[in-house]
Formats: sequence, C-alpha cells, structure tokens
Amino acid sequence: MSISDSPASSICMFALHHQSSLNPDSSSMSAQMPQMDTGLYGQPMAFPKTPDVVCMVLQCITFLGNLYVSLSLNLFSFPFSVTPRISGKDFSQFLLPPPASTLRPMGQKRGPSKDSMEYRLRRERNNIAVRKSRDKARRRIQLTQQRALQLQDENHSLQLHIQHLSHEVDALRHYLSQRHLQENLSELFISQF
Amino acid sequence: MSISDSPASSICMFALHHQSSLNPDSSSMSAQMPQMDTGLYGQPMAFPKTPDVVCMVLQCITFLGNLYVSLSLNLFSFPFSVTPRISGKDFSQFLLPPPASTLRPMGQKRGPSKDSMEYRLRRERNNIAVRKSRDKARRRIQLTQQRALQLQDENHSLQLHIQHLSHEVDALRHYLSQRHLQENLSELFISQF
DNA sequence: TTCGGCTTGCGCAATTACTGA
DNA sequence: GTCAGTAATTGCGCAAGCCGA
Repeated sequence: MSISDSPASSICMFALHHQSSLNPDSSSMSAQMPQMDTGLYGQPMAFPKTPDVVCMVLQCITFLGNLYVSLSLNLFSFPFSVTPRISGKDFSQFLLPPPASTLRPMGQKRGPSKDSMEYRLRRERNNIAVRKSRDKARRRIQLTQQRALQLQDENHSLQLHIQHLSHEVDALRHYLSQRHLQENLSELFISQF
Repeated sequence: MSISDSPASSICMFALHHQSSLNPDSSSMSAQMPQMDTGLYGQPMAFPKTPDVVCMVLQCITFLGNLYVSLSLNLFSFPFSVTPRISGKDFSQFLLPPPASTLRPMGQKRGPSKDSMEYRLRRERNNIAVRKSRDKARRRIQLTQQRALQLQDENHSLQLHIQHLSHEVDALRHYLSQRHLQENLSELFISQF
C-alpha cells in the first residue's frame, strides 16, 4: 500500500504548483478541463459515429464484467448489503463516442486517442479488472475481520480452559500437600510409639 | 459496506441502458464528455477570471487537507510505504477557472453549475473528506491485520500454556493414583496383621 | 427539514506484476 | 534473459447516499 501524501511531497506539490499550474500536458487535467485545448483542437470536426456492433461488444464486456463481480460476490456469499445506493448507474459513457473536441490533431503522438475503439476497449478491460481487484480486496478485508473475531473467541475459550486447568492443578497440589502433612503427622505419631 | 452490483441490478442496468444511453442528464457523463453540450452552450462567452483570493483559498484548503492526511499518517506512524507513485500530482485543476464552454445558460436550474465557485469549494471539501475517510479506512484495515496477527501469536502461547498445564495435571493425577495404590497396599498390609 | 461531513462505488490514469513469445 | 502485451493494483476525483447536529 503506497501513499503519496507524505508531508514533504505534499508541501513540495503545493510549492511547485505555482510554477506549473498552466501545464496543459496533464492527462487528468485534460480529462476534466478539455476546454483548455479548445484553442488548439476545437476546430469543427465530423462527429465519429460508432458502429452498433462495437457498442454491442462493449455492452457485452461491461455486462460480463458486472456478472463476474456479481457471481463472485454470491459465490462466496459475503454479508454485503445489497441496497441500491447508486440508483442511476450510467453506462452510457462507455457506449457513446467521446466528444470530438478531445481529438488531437493527427500529428500529435499520444498513443491511441480517447475516441479510438482500442482505447475504449482497453479502458473497459481495465474497469473490469479494477472492479475485480476491489472486490478481491473487500473479500480479503472481510476475511481478516472474521478471522480476528474468530481468533478473539478462540482466545477467550483458551483462557477459560487455562483457568480451569490452573484451578485443577491448584486443587491437586493442595490435596497432595494435605496428604503429605497428614502422612507426616501419622509418621510422627507412629514414631512416638 | 454496500454493493450495488447484485446480479439482478446489473442485469437491470444492462437492460435499462438501451433506452437511456443517450441521456444527456448524467452528471458523470457531462463531466467526462463536456463537449456534448457544445452545440447548446458553446457560444462565445467572456472567460470568467477567477480572483486571486479565491485561488488562495482553494490552495489553502487543498494544502490543509493534504497536511491533515500527512500529519495523521505520521502521528500514528503506520508502516505505509511513501514511494511517490504519482509523480506528477496535478492540483491545477482546482486552481484554474473551469472552462467557459461548460457554463450553462442562466435559465437552467441545476443548482450550482460546475463552474461556480460554490461547486468547486464543495468538490474540494468532498475531496478532502474522501482522502480523510480512505486514510481512516486504511488505518482500520492495518489495525485489524495487526490485531489478527497478535491474536494468532497470543493463541499459540495460550495453547502452549494449556499443553503445559495438562501435562502437569496428568503428572499429579498419576502421582496421586500411585500414592493411592501404595496406601491401599499399606493398609492391606497393615490389616493383615 | 436542512446542511455539511463521511462513505462508498465507480471510472481514469499511472504503475507494477505476470506471462507468453 | 528480454521484451511486449495484458492483468492487477492503487491514488485520485466525482457523485450519490447516509447520518448527525
């Protein structure tokens, strides 16, 4: 588990920011502020129509991914509450072509652009992997918690057992010491005759 | 912990999607596909210059949020690795005004729009809360794991203790039975006289 | 009832871990 | 052993729901 928010780094980020706040190369920024590129890339372009068959493929991938998570959840039957907190889950972002304005000019080498089918397939595969990984993590956490509770109970039982055995040992020792004392007295009594 | 990916719900989502894949009301879609609005809202507008004081406020909030996480991490000194995996963390998205093209016309009642300062402040507060909450969850998981290991060790010690006590009880019982046999023999021997 | 913080599912992107050629 | 491609992991932001004051 890695945390990038160490004090030094966060302070450095904070300090460095003043010089790089206009960096247009950040992919996360371009994802959230695509309009920064409008001056360069905002020229009118033909909206790329996505073939229906590709939509079907994406739908199938999404569906199978969700089915995987659902089945694995039910397979292990963990006590997750299944309340539909996210009521309006929206898959349309995967089925619609990305906006035309995020297209880069042809000369730009950025790998596959955000509207390419390869990019969408890659993203969707990763989304499935992410869901799978997080589900696995949830299971691991649940197992650890259950194991801790079980160990706690076991510990309690063992302590009771130890208590019982200790009492037994004490009783036996006490009994023996009494017997020993008695015998000593008897021997003393006998020896006086 | 709630999971909304039950089989039924995911299938329903899948089925429902066919009728709503073009829903432009999805906020998540609008976040990732802001250009869908260009035809409506892409008219030339004056770029809203953000006052420097607001940038300062946002910077302070971000900085304090990161500081909180950092300090709480160091305060409890958990063995997190501090490798800077995200090398180019970019805060500029919070410090720059949002793109003009995401502005909604005044008539639209959507609550605070994505470019309003109130929205950005709300988002930034939530981001801080999210970081805090996830950090707390990480700590909880770490504690649970450590507790499980500790309980396991404790369990082992207790089992050894029980083993020792059981042997002791056995030895004492055996000793007593021998003594009892001896005494019976003695009594028998004495009674014969 | 409302409001603000807290949780949590999710997608994105970067990075790491694996695996087969 | 190397390298390319893919899966897995992880930090992050967004949004929705939850909860207590």
